[in-house]
Amino acid sequence: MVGQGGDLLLSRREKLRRLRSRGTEPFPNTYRRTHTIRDAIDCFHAIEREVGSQARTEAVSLAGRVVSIRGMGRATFLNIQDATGDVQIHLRRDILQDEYELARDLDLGDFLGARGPLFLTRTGEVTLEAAEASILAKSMRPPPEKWHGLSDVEIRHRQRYLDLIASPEVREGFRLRSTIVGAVRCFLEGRGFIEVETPILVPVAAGAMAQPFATHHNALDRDLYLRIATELYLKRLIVGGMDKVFEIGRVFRNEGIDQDHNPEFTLLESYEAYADYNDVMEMVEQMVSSVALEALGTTVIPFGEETIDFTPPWRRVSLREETLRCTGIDFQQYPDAAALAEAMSAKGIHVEGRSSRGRLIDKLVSTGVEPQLVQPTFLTEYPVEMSPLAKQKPGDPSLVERFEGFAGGMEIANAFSELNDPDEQRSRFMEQEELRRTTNAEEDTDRLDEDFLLALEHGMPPTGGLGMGIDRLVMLLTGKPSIREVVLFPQLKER
RNA sequence: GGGCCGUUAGCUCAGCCGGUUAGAGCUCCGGACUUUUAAUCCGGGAGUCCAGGGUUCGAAUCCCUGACGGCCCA
Repeated sequence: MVGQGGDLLLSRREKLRRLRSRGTEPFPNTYRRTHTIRDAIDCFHAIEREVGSQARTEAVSLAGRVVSIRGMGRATFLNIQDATGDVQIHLRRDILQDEYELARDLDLGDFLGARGPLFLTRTGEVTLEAAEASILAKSMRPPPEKWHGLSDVEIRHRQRYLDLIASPEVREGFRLRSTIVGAVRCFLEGRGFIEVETPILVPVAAGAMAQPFATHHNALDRDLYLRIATELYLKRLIVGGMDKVFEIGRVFRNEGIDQDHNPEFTLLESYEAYADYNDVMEMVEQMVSSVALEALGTTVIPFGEETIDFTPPWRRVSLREETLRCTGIDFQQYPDAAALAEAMSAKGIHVEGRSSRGRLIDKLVSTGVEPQLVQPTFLTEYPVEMSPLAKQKPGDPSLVERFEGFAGGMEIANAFSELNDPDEQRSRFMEQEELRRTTNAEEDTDRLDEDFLLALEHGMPPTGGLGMGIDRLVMLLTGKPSIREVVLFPQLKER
């Protein structure tokens, strides 16, 4: 007998068989709906405003997933859900006649199409009175529990579709992500930037300090890498005379996974000729606040226990000054790595052996400063040894014209006046290559890209460049504490 | 990399100072019911207790190892 033997799936198989035996196709090729659920309900309310609670619409055809069923014998109430909302359907044996048999073979999770007028039940719910109803697709497995929803975080991430079915908040979160990305694109296009696409498979993984994923092209018999940044290709386009370019694309970094790191993530990079890092700073605060306004209607956003105010202008402070304030260490006082490491150890900050000075400052900032930067803040004037692609400050070659933007205790933006002197760029790359040889293996360094240097030798105008983590921006704007909540399919260990 | 917590029915969970046949709600199956909506009422099913090893007369329960997940720290 169906339902016995511990197999809930069997009853669905049996219903599938019954549907077919009555000549009903459980997976028809198409169904034409006349309205989305939201549009149909809006349509009903428009009529209701004129004629009151006795309103009835013309027949509409709606389609969606069955999310609840209440069988009453010769009548059945159920709700279907589409991307715009959900609506109740009333199936009546006296109206549907033989077609009412379908009610018996419907399960939660099935897709149903129904045609009929909308009316108001005596409990005041907008309801479609079905004159026709047909199954559009059978679901062979039960959906998540209806009352508690899906709370197993692992299933939420591994089977995101179940998470989306079960949780309107999750659906709304990813809809917001799309709005945010669209608003970023719109903002940049409005400023005259054009969107481009550059290679993901690259011969040299340069443009950032990170480990790449390696792969191999068989026909060319050549090792290739997944890009870790789009920077050097976008600068080639600046050389080529495309004065304002941006790319929103996936980059790949072969490193650990945690609350705000996924091995593949979405990075915005933009480059603007005849601009410098101060212009970019102004653009970032304008962009984030206008995107927040467009997506959320406000620039003041709750994040965990805090409220973040993205209204420009954001606080600006030099990296040196803020690091001194937060950690008590003035890194300018320690021109060599060993002395800085000692000072950091004295403050209880664990340091790896043989780290470079740049790496140590990065560590000092990420552990001692970054977590404290809840309100939007630009840290400016970075040491040259941790910024191989940025232009030095006139009058102080130990610093570069660079800033990073922080909010909610996370880095969200990184920008500089781009280094465009090919000889200087070559020697900076050489320093990075040297660092890789002399420091511990965990230290990430940039890589020399000969083909990029060739481009620079052809001349690149003064340029302001920006990198911004889109996932983290979405986390901030949607109040999500983990990158896994804003990436549809986050990387997980193999089961 | 370290620490803590978790993994039991399709889902959400209880049970865990060892003890006979592992429970509840929702889901599922059968029945009643034509305005219900966590529908209701009656009846009935449903398990590799994460995996492997160990202790014991006896293990979901205690011990060890591992897998996966979560949180915290580095």
